[in-house]
Amino acid sequence: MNPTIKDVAKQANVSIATVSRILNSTSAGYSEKTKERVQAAIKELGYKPNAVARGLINNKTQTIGVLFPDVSGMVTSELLYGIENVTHRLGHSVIVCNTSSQGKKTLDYLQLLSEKRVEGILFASEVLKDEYYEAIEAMKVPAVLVSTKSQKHPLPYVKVDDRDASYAAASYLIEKGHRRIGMLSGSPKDIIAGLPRIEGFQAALRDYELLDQGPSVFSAEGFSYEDGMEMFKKLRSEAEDITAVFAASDEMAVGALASAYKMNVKTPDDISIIGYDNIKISEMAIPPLTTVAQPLREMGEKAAELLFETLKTGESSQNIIMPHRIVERESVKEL
Amino acid sequence: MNPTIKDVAKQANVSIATVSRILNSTSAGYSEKTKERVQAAIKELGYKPNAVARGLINNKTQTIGVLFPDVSGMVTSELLYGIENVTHRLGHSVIVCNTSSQGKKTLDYLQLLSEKRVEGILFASEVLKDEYYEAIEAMKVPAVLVSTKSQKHPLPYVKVDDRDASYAAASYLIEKGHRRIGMLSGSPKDIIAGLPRIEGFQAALRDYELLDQGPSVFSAEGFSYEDGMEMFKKLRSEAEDITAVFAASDEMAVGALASAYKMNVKTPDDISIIGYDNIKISEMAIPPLTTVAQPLREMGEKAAELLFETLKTGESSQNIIMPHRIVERESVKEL
DNA sequence: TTGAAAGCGATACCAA
DNA sequence: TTGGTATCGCTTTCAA
Repeated sequence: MNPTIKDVAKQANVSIATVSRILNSTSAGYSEKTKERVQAAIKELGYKPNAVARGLINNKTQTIGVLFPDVSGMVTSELLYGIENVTHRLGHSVIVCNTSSQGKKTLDYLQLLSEKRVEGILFASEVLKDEYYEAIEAMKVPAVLVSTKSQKHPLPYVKVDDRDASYAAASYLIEKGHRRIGMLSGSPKDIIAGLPRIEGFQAALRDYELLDQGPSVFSAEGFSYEDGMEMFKKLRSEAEDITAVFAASDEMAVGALASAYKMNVKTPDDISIIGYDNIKISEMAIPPLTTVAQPLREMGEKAAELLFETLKTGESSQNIIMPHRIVERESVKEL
Repeated sequence: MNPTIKDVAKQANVSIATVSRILNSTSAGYSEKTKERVQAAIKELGYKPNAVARGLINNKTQTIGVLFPDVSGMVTSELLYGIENVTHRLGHSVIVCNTSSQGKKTLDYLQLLSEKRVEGILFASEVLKDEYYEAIEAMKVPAVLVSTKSQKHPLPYVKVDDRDASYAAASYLIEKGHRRIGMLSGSPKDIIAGLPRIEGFQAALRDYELLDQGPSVFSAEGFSYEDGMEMFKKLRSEAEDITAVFAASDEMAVGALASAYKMNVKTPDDISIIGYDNIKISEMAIPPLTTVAQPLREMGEKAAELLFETLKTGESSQNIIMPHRIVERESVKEL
């Protein structure tokens, strides 16, 4: 068994109360001499305070729970990096949960986290269903959304403005001289990352009076590489005159790149492509991908900071719109 | 405050002992009738058992700690996926730690995990220094290494045989008719992923009597995309007659691909490239990358299973060498 | 400056 | 089938 505070007390010939005071450097309450004696005992026994017991009495576990739809995703990893970073800096730990976008699993996790008495919840990259919100509410701990938001439920969120970012992507293409522009999008039924990006894209076309030149939005189910390949093929067969493409994720963009390569259409000479996210693969693509960057790590950090602030002050925080920016690489050509 | 077992007991007009029995479905000890009454009370109050209190008395926290050098790495994410998967299936949680390969941070984390009384440790993708081992030993919980190993310390590990896998990569190239083969490696000082891969590569060349045809191993500090680009350039300038390259990681291989593209040398027509890992980018590369696959998710799963087995049986487990296999895509040409 | 003791929310033993 | 109670390892009054 691990030594307990009792063992330390015995070893140092003091009461456990005194040991506790020294452990927590409670303002005074002991002499320098006993402090040294106790510390010697601690070292000698290799004593480590039991955080579980502390948690029970303080009602503080110093840990938060984070829910992701896919922990192996490239966007996820970057968010997690940022989250873990500030969480650790603030002396807390993070429990990761992989929901696989399944309602049951998500609810299970929430129940688990609740029993484990985590002090807060970070919910990432997915639609917040009513049941999730209710479960979180029932936990009576603060929660913040990352890379997602909820119209209906008043949880603070940290994200980029998808509509604005997409508008920027389309505008960028237009300003580079492109007039016939297509989009590879996620599902318009996806209210978080699907529809808003489509709307932003179309708003730009409208503002530049470039709508009505034929079909321009090609929607897949998701945002994967395969989705990108497939939709790009479709785009080429249904609207061959398109000179520039906005893909709603970098993975899709890379899929489009591959698809183009196979069809022997050159990027960016025959077709320009701009992505969305700025994950690692975008620099590694051939050619390196111009993309709308989300500051993913910072988003993770900010979300964690927000959560801890709420934890500390008790007052719930505001939403944060993080800045997007266009990272110019080599996949878009000026016309 | 959350309702406690006391509240439930009061509400159902029974003792807390009875509530506890029902919660844990302890064999009998209560009638069907009281059971229903208690469950009704639980539902009504929205009672959730406090895992912290349980942990204190059982000395079981149902959580493990996992240490990674970089949680945002692509290999890491896959390992984590596997780990999280079985950990959750077995009713436990995982606390992720990002050590940044720093000794101090690692030791800090170990101390933290120890105080939190995690039931086990998974240590991934990095050299196990003596101090780490000692800290883990002091925790008196089982630990297993993933994608790394230790000669010196008797911790079970789960990994691919790097030497064999590299031997296979080189052999594959040779059997495709290549005679002048180069390698882009990590540091030979890296005893885990550096040297063994170099040795496996050279062993294959030796067995096929292909050594002594000039310089063939180009070692970088790490395994990154940039390392791959740089070393490939060096390789081309110092050994232009090389027709096939083995890169010690997929990221390096993709860097080589990019570098080749820039130099206008075609893959696989002018030069063949084989990678190592089989992470997602290898399918997305242009051309899709032939590579030596490590079963990363399975490795994570296996490591977690091993850990929990040790936890259950108490007897420490054996090492597991996971099978590597060559995934043929389009970056290697038969000569 | 120090110690005794109550209590955090459960589990499990011993009686009834 | 039930309930009372000691206990897990710690923090925190309250007295001394």
